Amino acid sequence: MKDMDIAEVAQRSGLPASTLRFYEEKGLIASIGRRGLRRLFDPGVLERLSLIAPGRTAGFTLEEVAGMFAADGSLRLSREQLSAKADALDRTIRRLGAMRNGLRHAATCPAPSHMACPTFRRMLRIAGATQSSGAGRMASVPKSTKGARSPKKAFAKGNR
Amino acid sequence: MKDMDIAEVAQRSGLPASTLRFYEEKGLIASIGRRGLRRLFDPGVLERLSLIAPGRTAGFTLEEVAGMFAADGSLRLSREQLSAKADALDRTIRRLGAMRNGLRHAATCPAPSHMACPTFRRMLRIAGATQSSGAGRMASVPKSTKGARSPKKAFAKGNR
DNA sequence: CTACGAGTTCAAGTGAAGTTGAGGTCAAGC
DNA sequence: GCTTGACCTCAACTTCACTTGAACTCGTAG
Repeated sequence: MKDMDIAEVAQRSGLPASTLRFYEEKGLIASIGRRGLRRLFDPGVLERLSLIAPGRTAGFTLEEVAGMFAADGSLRLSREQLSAKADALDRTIRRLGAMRNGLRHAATCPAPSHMACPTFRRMLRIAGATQSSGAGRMASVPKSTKGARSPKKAFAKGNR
Repeated sequence: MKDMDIAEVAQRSGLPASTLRFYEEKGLIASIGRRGLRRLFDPGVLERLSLIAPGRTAGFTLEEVAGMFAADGSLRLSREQLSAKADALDRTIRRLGAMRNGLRHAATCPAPSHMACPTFRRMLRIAGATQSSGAGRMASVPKSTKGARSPKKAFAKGNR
């Protein structure tokens, strides 16, 4: 397989070209050269890209993910780091599991209100224990998945 | 128990006053009145606050959480909504479980590089299947307790 | 040669969830 | 009567992960 241009990488990875450029800027991927202006990517970039989403799912920022790659492109993660991440993930899983059970229960619970149900309340207690090391967002359902965007709106304020 | 001022709510809920004001602005909580300038809160606000963090953990935005409260402050969630959320949570849990296993394995795997390990690669395949309902950030290592993202997945097209 | 389309740069915008800061108000204490 | 400290408002700033837009450059087709 030979070098790919950005469109091909986009197509194979499912990521928009803008994201690929952004990732390159952030040091997450690198183009192997240029043909004219155009970036050329080694097919290996696909493997690298395949590591980024999971990294994010596991709770790393892009910057952290970038730090996991060694200069040669290999993954640079110690056993301790892997274990620590697995442990963190495990705690999250347990918490989410308790929530799922609570929700499941509430869906069939005869209590007059959810708050009147001890199971539901127990779930809240567990879910609320989001303090120590794994508070977080699980990206909500993509409801308005990029449908109509407002064309342009005057000026905006606060930003850099 | 009588009305509480913002400092007391902050203290009991563990949330900074700025967050409580922000939540009020967003319609997530309401103060029961004022004494002079100062907000007075009903103790019931604590219960309400106790629902917000779990809601976010379960993948709702603040706006969505706000929509779950009925006018009287009770929870307004249908069985279907609860079940759907439980299902979504379940999918997320499974995905995270696979990742945890992959990480756990990689931590003890004798393969020369993580990418050379089939178990690790399998984990990536699963973790990467982050499209429909639960892609997300799980707040990374507690560098500073803040920040949460909600990525908007650009739908993948010609992936293969 | 000109047009086209796909690529490029760089700056600015977006949205979520808050935080921070300046300047203002008020009740209580000295 | 003045200061203090807790609270107030409102706007601006922050972080993260991208996206969008304008203006530009190529290589290729006609």
